[in-house]
This record gives sequence, C-alpha cells and structure tokens, in this order.
Amino acid sequence: MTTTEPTPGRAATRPDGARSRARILDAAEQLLAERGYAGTGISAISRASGLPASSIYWFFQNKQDLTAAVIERSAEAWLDDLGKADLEGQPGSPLARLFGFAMDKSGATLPVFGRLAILLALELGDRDPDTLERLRKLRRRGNELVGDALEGALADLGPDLAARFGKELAPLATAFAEGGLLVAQFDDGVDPNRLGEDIEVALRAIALHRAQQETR
Amino acid sequence: MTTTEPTPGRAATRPDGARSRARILDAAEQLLAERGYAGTGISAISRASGLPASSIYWFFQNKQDLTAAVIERSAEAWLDDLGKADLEGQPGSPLARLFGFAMDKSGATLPVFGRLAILLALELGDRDPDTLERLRKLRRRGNELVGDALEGALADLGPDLAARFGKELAPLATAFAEGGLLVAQFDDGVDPNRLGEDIEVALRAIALHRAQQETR
DNA sequence: ATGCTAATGTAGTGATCACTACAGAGCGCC
DNA sequence: GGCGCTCTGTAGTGATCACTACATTAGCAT
Repeated sequence: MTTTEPTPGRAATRPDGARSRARILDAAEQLLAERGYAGTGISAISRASGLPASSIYWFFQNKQDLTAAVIERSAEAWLDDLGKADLEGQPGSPLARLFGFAMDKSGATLPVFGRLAILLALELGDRDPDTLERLRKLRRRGNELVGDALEGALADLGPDLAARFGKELAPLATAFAEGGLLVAQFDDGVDPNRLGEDIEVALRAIALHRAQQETR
Repeated sequence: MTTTEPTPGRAATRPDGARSRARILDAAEQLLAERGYAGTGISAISRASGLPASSIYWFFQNKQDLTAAVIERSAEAWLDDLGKADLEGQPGSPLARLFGFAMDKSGATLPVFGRLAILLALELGDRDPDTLERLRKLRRRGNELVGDALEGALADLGPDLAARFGKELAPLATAFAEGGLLVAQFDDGVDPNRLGEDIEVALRAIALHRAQQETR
C-alpha cells in the first residue's frame, strides 16, 4: 500500500532524455518551492519546462512520484553544500560558515530544500505520511552535518560537552536557522546577515545553561 | 486595483446567520491551516461547515475575501491570548508564560494563526501582496506584545538595555519560537516543552553579546 | 398575517485539474 | 538503410475548480 509502482516511471537513457528529465525537475522544484503542492499544476510544470505533459508522465509515474524525485534531488544538493562547508578551511567559526552555505546564493533566503521541506510538511502533513517520512529522513542527515559543525563551535566547552551538545542541539540549531530565515523573508526586524552569529551565541548559551542545570 | 468590492459580501444580520458565518470561518480556518490556500476547495469548506456554497458566497465575496476574514479572526484570537498572558500574574518568567499561551492548547504545536501565517506567506508569497501585507501588519502587533514580555525577561540587564533589546529582539524571539514549534511537529530532537526556556536563555545571551560588541 | 429580505437549496457555468491513449518523430544500433 | 525504442505532440478523459443564476425557505417587523 505504501510502495508505489504501477507504471514504473522510466529513467532517461538517451542524453536529450536526461536533459529533458532535468528540465522537468528544475521547473517542478522551482514551482513546488514557490507555490506548494496543490498550487503547482502539471500544466504549469509543462509550460515552465517547455515539455509536454506526456513527457512528464514518461519520466514520472504521477505527480507524487515527481514530487518525491524533486525532494530527493534538492536534498542531495543541500547536503552536498553542507558537507563542503563543513570541510573547507574558510574563515569564521564552523557554524557561521555553515550558515553562509546554507543560505541561498541569491541572497538571504532559505535554501530551496528548506523551503520545500517546510512548505510540503505543512501543506501535506499527516495526509501524506510517505512524503513526510522521506523529509524526516533527509533532514536527519542534514542535522548530522550541522551537529558536526556545532560540535566544533562548542569546542571551548570541552570535548565531552561539545560532542554531546553538538548532537543534542543540532535540530534546535536548524530550527532556529529555518525560523529566522523564514521570518526574515516577510518580516523586517530579523536581520538574516546576523543570524549565523546570533544562533551561535544562542546555542552556546543554551548548552551552558543545560550543563549547569544538571550539575546542580 | 488593490481594493476589492464587486459584490460587497454581506455581514450577518440574523442570529442564525451569524452562527452560519462563524461555522464557515471555523471550517475554513481549520482547512486553510491544514492544507493551505490552493489545497482548500470551496466545496470542502462547504462540506466541513455543513452549509452550501451559496451561503459561503452570501457572506463572502470570493475565496480571497474569505481567507482574509479567516486571517483577521484567527489573529484576533492570537493577539487576545498574547495580551492575557502578558498581564496575568502567573508563575514563571514573562517569556515562558507567553510561550505557554502561544502554544496551542491541544499540545505543543504552533497556534493556528502562526501556522496560517507561515503557510500562506510561503505559498502565496509575492503573488498576493495584499495578503502578505495583512499578515505583516498583524505579526507586527504580535511582536509588540512579545517585545513587552521580552523586556520583562531582560530586566536584569538594566532598564535601558531591557527596553531596547526587548523591542529589537522581539521578531527574532518569535522567529525562534515559530521555527522551533514548526520543526518539532515533524522532527524529533526538538523538545517543544523546553523551547520557552531555551529561547529565553538564547535571547538573553544574544542581547548581552550585542551590548558587549558595541561598548568595545 | 403579510410583506420583506436574509439565508439556503439546486443546478449549472466554463476553466482547469491529474492523467491517458495513441500516433508520430527522431535517435541509436546493426 | 532500415529496425526498434525512446521520447514528444495532439487530443481527449472524467473530476473538480471557483463562482453564478435563480427559485425557495424561513425569520423578523409591522
């Protein structure tokens, strides 16, 4: 019931086929992140990609399947960025570097996958548990990367505490980042350029606070 | 062009009319907060409210008008709650009390207006500037209330700093709260019950950090 | 009780929805 | 050069979309 496979949804074999598939994914990604699932029609994706609906249904079983592919691909890109940011020897603290990469290149907005994840999770909710679970799993992988960077940022608390709170607080860190970037888009009063620094300060304080609470 | 008034959208004059209007708003509010704008059909609202579509169009001009009314009403309820929480002499710090009220009674979820605002802002975006502006204005009123509570929570920094950072950081506080509650709904690892405390610690640290940065 | 109109019921408008059937184009391989 | 399969173009499916026209019911005032 949860597995899906009526008309397999072919993979591209010829080079122009692969290009078409990518164009469809591009168009669908942009539209889904911008207007949500229900607000994005197949005809709109067809128009934006320049390919007929029959091509869309050649590569993908149905709208859900296409959406799943979009999610997967945009998450891949996001995780790649996070991974790169975590490694390269760049200036700034690990967390600040991470937020530099996490923010969209075009400005101080949520990365596409973040928008997609929040919008789809809100809109589909419990009515599409498959998609929800897919998003959960991908976010968890992101949180692991954030956790590594956070551990680095908390190094001055000592290795034990840093390791523990890096893992423990990673979801909170992404939550704050997403909330901040989200709100910054339609609410002046949140400065996205200070967010990285703010969040780092915030998490260090929270870690210290939790540590103190326990020793007492 | 921005003003809307083709078929005025009557107000209820008879008591049963008022009840019907409220039922329509109830159903629309729940569905909109759950499935978004595009995902909520008039027929679904009709079904959920038990009233025919013609009644919906008796009270409201069109779907946009109905949505605007839903936003306005749910914001009113939200601001009421925030106001009450700010005044009553209850235990806990002002901010923690605020989050107690801000969270939905049914559990640790975003209040309906918060969900509505984020979902609609994400989904409609720049394509519906009227709605966006309406949301902005209501959120600003909420931020004022949060600012007052935050000022109380930062009282130990001295009256000047408390007043300044209460106002300055209020949008960030709501952003963190919204991000946290949002993520907590589909991501374990964020404990909504600790959020109030976490955010208070976070904001105090951020305020101190900013103050220190300036005096140096 | 009668008249007025607020509110509901019924039926339908054209447009768009996701999706399909199927023929034709054009590339890849022998 | 010809065959086969991938991909595209055209056309149309029934269902649902927001919304309307209009007749009918039912509450209120006099």
